[in-house]
Amino acid sequence: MDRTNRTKFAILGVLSSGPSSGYDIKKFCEEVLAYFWHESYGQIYPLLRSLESEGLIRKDKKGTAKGDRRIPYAITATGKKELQEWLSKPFSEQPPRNELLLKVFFSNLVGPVPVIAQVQAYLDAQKRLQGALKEALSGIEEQTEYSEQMVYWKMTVKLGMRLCNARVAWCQETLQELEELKEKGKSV
Amino acid sequence: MDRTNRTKFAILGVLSSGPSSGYDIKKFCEEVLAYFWHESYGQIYPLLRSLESEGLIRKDKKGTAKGDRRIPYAITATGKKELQEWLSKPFSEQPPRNELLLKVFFSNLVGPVPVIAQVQAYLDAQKRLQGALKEALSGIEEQTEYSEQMVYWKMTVKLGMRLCNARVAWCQETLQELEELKEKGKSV
DNA sequence: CGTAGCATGTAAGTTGTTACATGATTCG
DNA sequence: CGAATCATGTAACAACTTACATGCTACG
Repeated sequence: MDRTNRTKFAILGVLSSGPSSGYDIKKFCEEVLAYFWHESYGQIYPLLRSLESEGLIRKDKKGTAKGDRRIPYAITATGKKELQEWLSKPFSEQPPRNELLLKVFFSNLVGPVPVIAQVQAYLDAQKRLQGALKEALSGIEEQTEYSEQMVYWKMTVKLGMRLCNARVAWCQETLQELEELKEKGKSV
Repeated sequence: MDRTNRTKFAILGVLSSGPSSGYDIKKFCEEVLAYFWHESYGQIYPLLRSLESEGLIRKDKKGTAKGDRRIPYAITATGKKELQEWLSKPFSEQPPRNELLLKVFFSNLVGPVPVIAQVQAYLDAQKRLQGALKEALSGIEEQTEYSEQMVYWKMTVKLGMRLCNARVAWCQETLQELEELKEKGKSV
């Protein structure tokens, strides 16, 4: 399955559009990539060190205003080359692990009531995500000047939206079915 | 995020509908749950041992025809109870890690050509999955006698299909856009 | 001044993959 | 018999989370 160091390339990718600190990389993940990527500090900080010692990134002194404790890193030419190589290689999917569906699958052991709550919670979360993605998309479209980066960003948002819409529709359909099951169970 | 031993409950879940060996559990994951769950032998076999020593499952001697080296395990009353408790607790999503989207996001560093190949490969895989899910659904619907288990199973297949359809549509849309980008790049 | 949040970092523990080993059986 | 496949299992490693530690600064 080849799960070699995807974090490494996530960091290189973020740095490819400008110097950034560990803290800011994390923020970028949470604010921009959240619907398809995630990193934790425990991954980021140790990797920044090893990427530096590999010569793929280096500390970037410029632009550190006093009172700012952040340590910005910049990508090196070698780092960029390695990132480009990775981008050109076929990707590998992570093995699926959908805990909600696992619970749905075995729900005949507890009946529809517990799972209703979970699908409802999932629906709420997906609706919030829907709103966030809509905002992200209009944010991108408001940009006046064209950049290729934005085109690719938009593509990722669009898959996010399609998946999100699919999940919302499924939740609504499924909640109805579950309610029917619940009623049927009562009358027996 | 609470990622406590999801494998444990996947195993208990499979055993809840009848005794099964490690090998068969793996097979069940690959043949039935594949579109939303995955386990490896390295997880299954050690866990079977520890679940047995916890008293949640036990070896089941019945039905072992000679020449069959499989070791079937059956769920115990305690095991079933713990499974039911888990099913009633809220689920937690695994942090997202979509490598394809990560590559798409940073593709301005290499241009559209490499990513076209990957989206195309993804499209092919999703189309195969679409076919498999369609078959699974009609397999379920062919069943003459009603069982609650089947209703829940069907629900999981339906989400699988919705997500799969969304991905296929996105791939087609995106491939077109990428081809346009490629042409534009040539003419510059 | 003291509390809250910023920013970096580390250690311990868990989870999961991969690759390999083993022996048994089936089948040409 | 020899090769392939079945079935169980383990060891080594890599990935990842979590909780904690630290010191600094902003701000009421």
